[in-house]
Amino acid sequence: MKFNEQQIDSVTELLKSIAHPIRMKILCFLMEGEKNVGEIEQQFGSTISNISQHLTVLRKANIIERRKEANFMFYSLKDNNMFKLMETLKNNFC
Amino acid sequence: MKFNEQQIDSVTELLKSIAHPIRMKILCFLMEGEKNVGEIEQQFGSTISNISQHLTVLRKANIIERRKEANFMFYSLKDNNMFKLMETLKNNFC
DNA sequence: CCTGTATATGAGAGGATAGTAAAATACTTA
DNA sequence: TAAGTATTTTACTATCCTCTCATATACAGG
Repeated sequence: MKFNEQQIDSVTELLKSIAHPIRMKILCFLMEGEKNVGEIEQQFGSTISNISQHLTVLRKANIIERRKEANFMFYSLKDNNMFKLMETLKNNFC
Repeated sequence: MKFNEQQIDSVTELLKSIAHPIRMKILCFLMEGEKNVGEIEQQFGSTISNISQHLTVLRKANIIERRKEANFMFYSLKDNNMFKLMETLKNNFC
């Protein structure tokens, strides 16, 4: 398995951004489809502010994207790579 | 994709333990087979002490194991789940 | 036993990350 | 345009991570 220096860095950045329980739960939840911040917050116990910050981490890592509608922000997974990764994690480490 | 609370925790712990450039490189290197600490150190620029600490992280996460021979420690991957994960990362995020 | 080699461990500094609370922004509706 | 709702940003503190350096352990050969 060969990764060049730059691939190592981008993959570890990606892993760091999902290696947090709240962010992992958010990703699982978003697999059901687009959700707004309020819906995400209600799923888990944390504050809106905290959720928003975790969403920013995921967005900066290019994993999710958002769409504005009125004064709601709808977040969704950017592509289905994350689905495949989750599947591998589930099949091999759970 | 359903993960229960405990699976979320164990998966994020796993991800945290591999989400570091040096540890990722070590894992790639170990895919070639068993290596001792000196061999690992020579591959990358870091100190033996630092490498040893990263190996401890990976070992505590149950990803690698070690075997003593004289005053060398030989490290190896514990199973091939990690290989599958790396493959998924490579195919989908590189 | 003493010396050298291989590895591990511990302490401490510095930087990164996470959570909370308060303030700011953007939009909607009365 | 004032007030309310949804979300983001900022500021701050506490905690965790990583690296370096020094010391410790374990083993081998002379």
